Amino acid sequence: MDVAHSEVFHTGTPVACSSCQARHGVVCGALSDHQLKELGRHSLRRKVDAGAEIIAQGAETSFYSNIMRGVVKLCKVMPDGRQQIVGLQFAPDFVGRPFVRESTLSAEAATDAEICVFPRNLLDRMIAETPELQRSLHDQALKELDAAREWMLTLGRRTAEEKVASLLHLIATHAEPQTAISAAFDLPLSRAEIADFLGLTIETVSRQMTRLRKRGVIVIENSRHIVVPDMDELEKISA
Amino acid sequence: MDVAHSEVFHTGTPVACSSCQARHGVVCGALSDHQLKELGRHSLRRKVDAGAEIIAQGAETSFYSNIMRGVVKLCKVMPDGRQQIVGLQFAPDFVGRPFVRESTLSAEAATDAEICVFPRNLLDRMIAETPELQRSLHDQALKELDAAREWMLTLGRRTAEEKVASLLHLIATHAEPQTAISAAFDLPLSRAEIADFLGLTIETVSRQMTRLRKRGVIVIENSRHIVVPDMDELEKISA
DNA sequence: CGCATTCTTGACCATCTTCAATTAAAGTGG
DNA sequence: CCACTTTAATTGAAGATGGTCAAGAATGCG
Repeated sequence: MDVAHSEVFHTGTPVACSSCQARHGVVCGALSDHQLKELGRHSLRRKVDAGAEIIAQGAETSFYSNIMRGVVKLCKVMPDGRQQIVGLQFAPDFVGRPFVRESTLSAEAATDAEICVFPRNLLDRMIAETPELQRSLHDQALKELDAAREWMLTLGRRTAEEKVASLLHLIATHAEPQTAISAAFDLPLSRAEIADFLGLTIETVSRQMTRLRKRGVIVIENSRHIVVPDMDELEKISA
Repeated sequence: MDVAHSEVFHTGTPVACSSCQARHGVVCGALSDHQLKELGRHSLRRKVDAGAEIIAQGAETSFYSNIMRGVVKLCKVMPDGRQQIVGLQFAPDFVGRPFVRESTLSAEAATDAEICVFPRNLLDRMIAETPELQRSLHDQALKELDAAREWMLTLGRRTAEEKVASLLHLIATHAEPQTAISAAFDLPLSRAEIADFLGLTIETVSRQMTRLRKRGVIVIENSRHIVVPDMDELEKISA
């Protein structure tokens, strides 16, 4: 057991799968009762404070996790410090990159979060033994690929205003999955993180937020809590 | 057999797998002799002119293909016409989006190309029956995901000069895989396509190319043929 | 050879960034 | 609980990067 691995495992608590939110998620939903029990024996729940790193860019991946609660951001940083968030993951998503020793990005808790951590070796073995699980993870990978490409369109071709509106729309639809006319939600990201997701600066994000507020598209109850009276309007602005 | 499907199949020629470039590629490399023969019976080789669409955004996906020769670009377009290239694929890559009826992007030949086309139903069945194949496609999906996220960093956080240098570097390393000091290659993309890949305009791409030329980083033999005397220099500029 | 398309170049302009100052919010310790 | 510090967010002014518009050069094709 290597350092990063044991570090994680010593700070968690035993796992109870039966009442788990991710019981029917990407990983656990594809396992037999027997496998679930085995995975459970080697897994631990762990609380992660907002901002804490789950896996570092360039680090060896000795474990995978399921998100139980909270939001996780996937980041890439350049040697000179420029940073780009390349994905957001929500419960009960799987976090990890199978088939590769070294992580090409870092995963960080954006909000306080809870994750269920399990050793890489064990899951890799189960993937090899369980076509159902392989298929399930393949499916999540393809969905993430679709999302990444959708975001490439946002990064490359949308204006600052459209970018901010797109992000608010993305988060709103994740927070309130029911297709309501209006939405109210907490932003899981700071202005700086939003900027890193949109390829903008903090100042531009802030200015676009106040522009949307002045136009009546959003209400900023406080910097983290947003109300969208008319989701269609927001979607129209995202283009 | 639906329209798009038959359209494709009527314009191809029978397949000979034994001497095929993709014989050990993502799809065919994972098949048994028996399966390969069956897939071969239902596949056809097809020539695709540069610019021709292989699959349209929003269209029903009734077939998949392997790239035998040439470069394929994956595009997303917005209702107002803004366009973003979200991926490049080279031989012997697999083109298609398993598990989903409708394509969220279009695939277009960037250069004259040759593809090997096979019906979706058949490959879907083989995927379900062949863990090896599932694994192989899963692996390609994860590699494309890595590439997409790497490109998100380029789109979001690099300057125009760095973007152009990054693209030249990407294409150079694909054209001349041996890690040489210098490289010479044909661009598979027009200036307009480069702009759509980098989230820039044609003019900015052109200006950055001449800047790189004046600095001696590249030699533009003609607008499509580029020589890079010092790849390290180019990589340094891509940041 | 002539027309059409692609690429390059220039001048001007808009958007977004940078730098700087101010306000608001969130911790901290007495 | 409240001053005090620290951090996050907003706002303003000036500047730079990249976009737009327009003209000209190069290339390719019938």
